[in-house]
Amino acid sequence: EYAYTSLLDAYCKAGNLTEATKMIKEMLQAGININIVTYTTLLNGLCAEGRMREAKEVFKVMLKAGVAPDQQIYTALLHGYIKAGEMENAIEILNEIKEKNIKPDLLLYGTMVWGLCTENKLEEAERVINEMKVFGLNPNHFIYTALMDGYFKADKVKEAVAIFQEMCDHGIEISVVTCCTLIDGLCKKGLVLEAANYFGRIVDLGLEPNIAVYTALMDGFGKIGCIEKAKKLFDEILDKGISPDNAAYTSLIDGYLKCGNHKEAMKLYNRMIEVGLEIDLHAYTSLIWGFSQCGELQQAKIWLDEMIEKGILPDEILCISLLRKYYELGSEVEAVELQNELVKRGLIKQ
RNA sequence: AAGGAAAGGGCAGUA
Repeated sequence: EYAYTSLLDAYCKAGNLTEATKMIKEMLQAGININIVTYTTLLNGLCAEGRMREAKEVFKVMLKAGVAPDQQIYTALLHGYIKAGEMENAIEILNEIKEKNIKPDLLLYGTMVWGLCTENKLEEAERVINEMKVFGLNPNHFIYTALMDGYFKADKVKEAVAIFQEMCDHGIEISVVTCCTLIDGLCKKGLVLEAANYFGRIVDLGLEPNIAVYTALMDGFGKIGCIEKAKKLFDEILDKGISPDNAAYTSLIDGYLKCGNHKEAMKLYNRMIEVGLEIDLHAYTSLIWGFSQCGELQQAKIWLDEMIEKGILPDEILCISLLRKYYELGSEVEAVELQNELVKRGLIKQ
């Protein structure tokens, strides 16, 4: 029974929900008890994929089976709703928790704080943190990091940095995610040199920067036009034997395209193909947007067709940007042709 | 060792 749930969890974490649901059926047929751990595992897997209707269905089935929900399954469900942006449902879950008199634990509080931060409700987040302190629960690095991220994204740099300082002063653990949040936050506000300074101090904390940390800083340099610095970081990633992922490649590609160097961007694209990365929506969008900005309309159009063929649909913003470039630089005939095509495919409105 | 929380990549027009 433990072994079944372990395997189920492995499938869910790998995003293989098809196998996971197959397993559940097997378990039922084999007469294996489905307990709250099994339900939570499956529900969490569905939430991770954004399949909230099905997640809620699992929850209802569990209630019908007479199993009482605990903090863990509520945390998973709440997190799923917040991630999916279904705030009304998230609030409903919170009310349900209150009605049932379930005392939130550290992770449930953490999810609440994170949700409020993603909604820019920082005062409320602070209030929740105070509440948990009253109940004798001390916020951990997950919670501080979520709060710091919230302050950065709300343009409150001073407050965000103060949170980091508070973490240091209070001996709260600093994780790689914390560092990434700090570095990304500073970069996004144009404080790239400060970010680079913190980056240099990561190893002093006994941490190894991962691909996300590198990408955050690399992106920062790219955005302020220091493409050589960005490239240097990229080479450092390779030297360390870390494999750059889609985000890392896309960030550097975007950096090159923003300074008009579509040749280097193309080299990176080729490299992505070579190492077997799937060009995803973000990558296509950066490439098409950047190449059209560089006046490379033919190549942009090739990628546009390619992504549509793969079933990766460009959003309206990208289509309109490309179209405008066609009208600006290309022939009128081609532009009209593209416009008709995009309308026909339902990618832009008439 | 059966389940739950934090971080990084693209943005036209319009106001």
